[in-house]
Amino acid sequence: MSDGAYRGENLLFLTDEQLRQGIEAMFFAYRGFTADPDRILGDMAYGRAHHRAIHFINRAPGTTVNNLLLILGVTKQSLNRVLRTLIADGLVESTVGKSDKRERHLHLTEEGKQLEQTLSDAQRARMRAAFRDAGPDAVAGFRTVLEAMMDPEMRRAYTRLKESGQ
Amino acid sequence: MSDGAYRGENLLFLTDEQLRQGIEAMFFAYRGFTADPDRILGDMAYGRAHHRAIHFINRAPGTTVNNLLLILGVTKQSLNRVLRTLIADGLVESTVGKSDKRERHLHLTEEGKQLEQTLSDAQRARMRAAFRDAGPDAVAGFRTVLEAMMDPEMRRAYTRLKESGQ
DNA sequence: GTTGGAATGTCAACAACACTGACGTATGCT
DNA sequence: AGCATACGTCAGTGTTGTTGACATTCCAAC
Repeated sequence: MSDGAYRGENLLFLTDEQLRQGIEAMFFAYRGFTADPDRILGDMAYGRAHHRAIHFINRAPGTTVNNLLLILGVTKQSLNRVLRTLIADGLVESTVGKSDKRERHLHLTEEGKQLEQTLSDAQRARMRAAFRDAGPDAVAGFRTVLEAMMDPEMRRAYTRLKESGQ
Repeated sequence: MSDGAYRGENLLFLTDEQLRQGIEAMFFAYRGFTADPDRILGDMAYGRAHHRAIHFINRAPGTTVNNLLLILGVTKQSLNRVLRTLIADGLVESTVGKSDKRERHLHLTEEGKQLEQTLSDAQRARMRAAFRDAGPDAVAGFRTVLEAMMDPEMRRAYTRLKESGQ
């Protein structure tokens, strides 16, 4: 068997058409992915940025602003605006660092945890339905591809979070 | 075997922790997904919204404004702002409908096609690398899960596009 | 110990892009 | 003629990103 034939036989999933379908699948799926939390947040004065902050503070309680910055990939000024409202509204607590007083450690208050739950539940419900419909093998492939698509730095952040969870 | 044990054995991929990892994977991967085109667009006066419009006009040449609206899921005012600049800059052509003169049919000009290629190439390169690293089975799973995650209406739009391509 | 640079976080102003609401025009359909 | 559809536009608002300027704190060199 020639190399050309071999590759033709096995790399059909790398054609431009297949890649384009992957791109469009990402686009449409991400819309679904954010739709449910967005609906809930729309009723309040919050947006997607607040959701992200709440999610990762919940995931890593006591994290510093700088740490959160690296994970979210936005400027500190942008994050600060979001944090300011969350703190003012009593959803997030910011405490001065013990060893390094420049740092602020972030925690969710009870009210913050409640909102996190509400948002998480909505988002997880869709993810759960999709996972169940697709089955465990598809889910494994899903995560493999997503991981391969991340920037190396983000992949490291993702892996760190994953391992800290379990 | 009890029902509880059965489910415990087989549905471990549906635990909250697994779902949360899926959610975070989606978040980090989407950042990578848009990173390369965003970099290119940042150098011009365009943004992600222009990219999306160009992508789908290229995908379905002659599509109407209304059609594009449904696919992109934004308001006409929002789309119009983007289209106006693209038409003014000579990347998109808008022609009055033949059978229904109320409609506007959208096409990319040569210059528009060129930008589309540049953006597509960047985004496809990352997708191709991810697909190759993950392998065909993982890619199949990836697409199955994404499809299951879409809103039904978007799934229909996605399927229509997919079938029109091949 | 003082000083100067680096790190951390805050405030202010601006741009991109989404939204709602209201209105105008041309066209199609009954 | 009357109503609905397709498209464009003006005005106003909100979220979220950006850059620039600045205060505080830490640390290390002097």
